[in-house]
Amino acid sequence: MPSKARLYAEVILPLPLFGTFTYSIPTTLEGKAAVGHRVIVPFGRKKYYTGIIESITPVAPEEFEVKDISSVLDPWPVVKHPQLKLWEWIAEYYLCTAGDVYKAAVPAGLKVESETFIELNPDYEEIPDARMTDREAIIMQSLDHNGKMTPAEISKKTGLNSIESTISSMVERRMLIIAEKLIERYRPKKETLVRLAVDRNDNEAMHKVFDAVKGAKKQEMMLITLLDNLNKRQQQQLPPEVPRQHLLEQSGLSPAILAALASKGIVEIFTREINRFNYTGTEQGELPKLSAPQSEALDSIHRMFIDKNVTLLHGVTSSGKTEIYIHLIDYILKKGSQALYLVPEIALTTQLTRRLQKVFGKRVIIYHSKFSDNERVDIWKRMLHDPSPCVVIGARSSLFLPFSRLGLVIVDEEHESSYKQFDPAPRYNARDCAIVLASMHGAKTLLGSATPAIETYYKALNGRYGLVTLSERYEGVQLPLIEIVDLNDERRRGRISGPMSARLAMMSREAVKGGEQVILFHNRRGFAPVVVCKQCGYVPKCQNCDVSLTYHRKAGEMVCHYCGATYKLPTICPACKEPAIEVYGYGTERIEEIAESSFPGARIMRMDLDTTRNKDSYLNIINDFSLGKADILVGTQMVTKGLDFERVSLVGILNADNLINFPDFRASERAFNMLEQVAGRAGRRNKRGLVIVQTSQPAHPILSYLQAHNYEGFYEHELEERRRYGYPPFTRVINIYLKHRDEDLLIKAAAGYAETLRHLFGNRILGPDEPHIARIQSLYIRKIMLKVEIQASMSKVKAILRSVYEAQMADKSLRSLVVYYDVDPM
DNA sequence: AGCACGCCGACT
DNA sequence: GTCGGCGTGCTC
Repeated sequence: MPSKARLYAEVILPLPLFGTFTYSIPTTLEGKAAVGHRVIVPFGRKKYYTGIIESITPVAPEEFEVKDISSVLDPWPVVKHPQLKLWEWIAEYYLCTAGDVYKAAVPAGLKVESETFIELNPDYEEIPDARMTDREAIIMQSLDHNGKMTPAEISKKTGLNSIESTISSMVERRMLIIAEKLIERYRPKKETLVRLAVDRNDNEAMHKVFDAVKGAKKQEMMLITLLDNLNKRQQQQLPPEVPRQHLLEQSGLSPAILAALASKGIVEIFTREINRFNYTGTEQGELPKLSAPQSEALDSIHRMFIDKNVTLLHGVTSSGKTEIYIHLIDYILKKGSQALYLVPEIALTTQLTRRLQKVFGKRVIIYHSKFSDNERVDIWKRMLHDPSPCVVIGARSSLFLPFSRLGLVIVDEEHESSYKQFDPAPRYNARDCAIVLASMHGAKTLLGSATPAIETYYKALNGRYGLVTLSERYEGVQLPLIEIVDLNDERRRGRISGPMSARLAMMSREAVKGGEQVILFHNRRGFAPVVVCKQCGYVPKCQNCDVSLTYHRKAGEMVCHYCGATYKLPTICPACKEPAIEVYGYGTERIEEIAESSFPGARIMRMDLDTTRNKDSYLNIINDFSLGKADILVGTQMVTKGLDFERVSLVGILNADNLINFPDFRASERAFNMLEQVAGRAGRRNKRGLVIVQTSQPAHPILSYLQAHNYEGFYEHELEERRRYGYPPFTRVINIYLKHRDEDLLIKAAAGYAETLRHLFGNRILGPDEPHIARIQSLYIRKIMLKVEIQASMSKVKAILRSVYEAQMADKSLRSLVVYYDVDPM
């Protein structure tokens, strides 16, 4: 028999390294190792990682030695077609590695990794050894108390740094044992069940059983409860076993009784793995009735989908987009396909998930980052094994779930910046990836928004996307009246002393008196955003981030709103030693306090990051406020997110300047969207709402568009600005970030980098600039912006970027410079 | 990202 | 002198 040629697998590893790694497939694993499967592979001297097979090839690599795949984890692919294609697209488009995408896409519980463990060698004779150094003694001691530990744990416990070499020398001298262990993070949930150990239909056996419990009243009761349940289950054609917990609760007896039955051999107690996936018992319900404009819009969407893969549903706030989504999902499920419903922040959408569950019952799958990793693994497993129609509602990462036949993607509030991941790579926009994913499945995408992103609206008007407009508010509710209050004028006339104008204060008082509710919106949390020495002008900053600190009075400390570090408020200025530290400005904490004293008798509530730390606090505040337990809600952006409060008649925006004066090209768009959204909270069925916008730039164009609720007007205006200054949708922006812990070196490197880029791209390069947050975790940052014409070949642009990077890296003084890209920043 | 190797300053 | 700090390069 001719020997078969060896096969090799290209494996994606969860590392920020470009390309795949080639491993040989041992004959024992041939046929088991296939594309999309999880494999355990050795990497480097001792590490093991879970990789994903990207492809199989018969070509043996020549430049390096290959290692064998250690094992194949599952008999089926975990990453299915076209998921891998999507990963590749993301890595290519967002200039990151496939490993970065893999890390973000797959829950940690499915990525087994090896870890190093150190323990004392029990055979090591402890001779009082003069040659044992202090460090070694400390390590020995910490291990003595704690058993197995990782090097990192030892470091932490002992406070010693760079212990690696010490440990390896100790291992060599046989004082310690070192072992690599694969760590399985996923813990399946187990259920304990009880079944009868004898045949229930065997009368003789059953007699014996009852004899055996004679005199033991409680055991007999337990047995009867069990039999009772078994009978019921038989009628329902369920397997003859009862959850232990259920049995104990129903009988009201102790576990000892059940254990006694088990030891007599009457019952068997056993466990089984179950999926944590939440089968909310609700059955499928009725579809919501659509109003005439809604069903018209639904028809238009269906028509658009005939020849457009993407359609934008532009519907004003409260025009009832959700009902339309539900009808579309229903249509897709009936066709036997799956639907993905993306929302910007899943935690804020309990109302929505309830509505979906009422209609689609257990076909609703919820997925977001607040779930534990175990729960996420269970959802993956369920979707892998059950390709039946379902609707996934989730935040951006639900894009990566193993859909098998996706028929529809809905991206609600498509303009939201939370669809863009910024911090770790992949820096992807879930809205844009969703469109790509849908087209890979041959599915359609519906984008929904009251204030579409400029880019999206541009594509819709140009025919790239279909466009459906829903301009009527639900049940004919009027759009609120927008009133602009000029803060400069108020100050000149002495009609304002704190954060609230006389007008806003008066209208709030009136609203509360009339039994209505008020929302006061301010996008700064904490007590006072400015801490400064009155004597010398010193401003305390975060030691890690270079960000000025906000004073939080309740917590009694200064907080870095970037990294969360806290500091004591100094009593004397660290710079000039004068006791002249003062706090200025207003945050929500302070506004709440001011509201309490200005509106005596009114009940005030606050909703911001600080009051919603706990798991349920967000929901509690929403519930309490909609139940009327407070008259005034003070809050940050959180209050803008699609909340429907029946009795809010007034919304006050304390300082629109904070939104308008942002130094980037999306500032106007963001401000308009946010203002329009908060404004949408005011006014309900019976009364037209009022929105008071306080600003020191009353003539700013976006305010007049806001007043007229004129999105199209705003769009035209903004598009002109974008055209004039060469911003999206006319260009594509790529931000190039440079990081280094030596600021001087970074400034020089960034200037050089920008210079090189300018030679190639000319005036398409802006910067380098110091970004808003110029330092994170002791790394300084500079940003270079690249704007390329939308027609330009992106692969060429990216090739140039790569070559520039490589050229820079040739200079070995810049080796430790960290470079990364943010494509389509928000 | 880890992790090992290899070369310089602060203590024995 | 050695040990431990940290820059540099490699991982199939």
